[in-house]
Amino acid sequence: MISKTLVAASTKPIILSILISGEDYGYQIIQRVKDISGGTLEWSDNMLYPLLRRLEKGGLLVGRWKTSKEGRLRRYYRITDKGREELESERRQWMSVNQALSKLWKPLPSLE
Amino acid sequence: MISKTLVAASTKPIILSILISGEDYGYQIIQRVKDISGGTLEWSDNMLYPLLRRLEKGGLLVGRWKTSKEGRLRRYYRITDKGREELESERRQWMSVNQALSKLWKPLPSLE
DNA sequence: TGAGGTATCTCAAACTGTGAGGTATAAAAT
DNA sequence: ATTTTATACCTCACAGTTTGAGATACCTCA
Repeated sequence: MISKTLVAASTKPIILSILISGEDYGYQIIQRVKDISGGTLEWSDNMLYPLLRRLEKGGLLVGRWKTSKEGRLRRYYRITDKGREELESERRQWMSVNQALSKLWKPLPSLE
Repeated sequence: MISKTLVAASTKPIILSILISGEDYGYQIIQRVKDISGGTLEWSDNMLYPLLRRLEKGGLLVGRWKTSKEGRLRRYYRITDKGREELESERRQWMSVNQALSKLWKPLPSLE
């Protein structure tokens, strides 16, 4: 179980990173995150859908309704240039904090 | 400048990690964080003081008023056993998310 | 017919940093 | 002597975000 604040901090960079590889839709993104994390990160849909809308509204993503071959209507998102810039910024920030934490954790005994 | 959500996610583990080294007080913690991060992380006091109180209320820290040699009254905090356990948990969570992000940021398909 | 997976959405409640403001002491600069 | 800067703590309204609950609808398999 990942804490609320850590989820809030990591959703945006993770979504943008996933969409770098290409267009994707909400439900599938949840699956990908679960796969990539080995099951550790389990996102809720009620967190993700409003977030995708917010990112779209902010110009980081663009979404479009598309019916798949199976006949399902889905909302596919792709990343914009602005989204790419934001990802770079998010990445820089994350690495800054991670570096600080790494320094603090270096003298601590490692986990089994 | 670090985003609000990332600040929210990292404050608790950073504070607990700093207090592993020994007792400390709010104002000094802000300085230490700035030093450790090379100036990248600049915490505001209006964020930290209520947080320290919350952590104390949650049993992760204990605080006590003490007058220093210079005659200044300060509130010193030390970590509890419960705080140590929480730090371990926070650390595990952070590393999970960091690993997921690392995968997304440094894809090495040939090694997977 | 029923169960489970797919796929999206909305809403109030709870939590937390930001920006603004306040109080007080002591050293350094003007 | 006065002002600024640094130290050291506190509170408040505001905005943003996940959570938990609930809703809708379609498809597949038994």
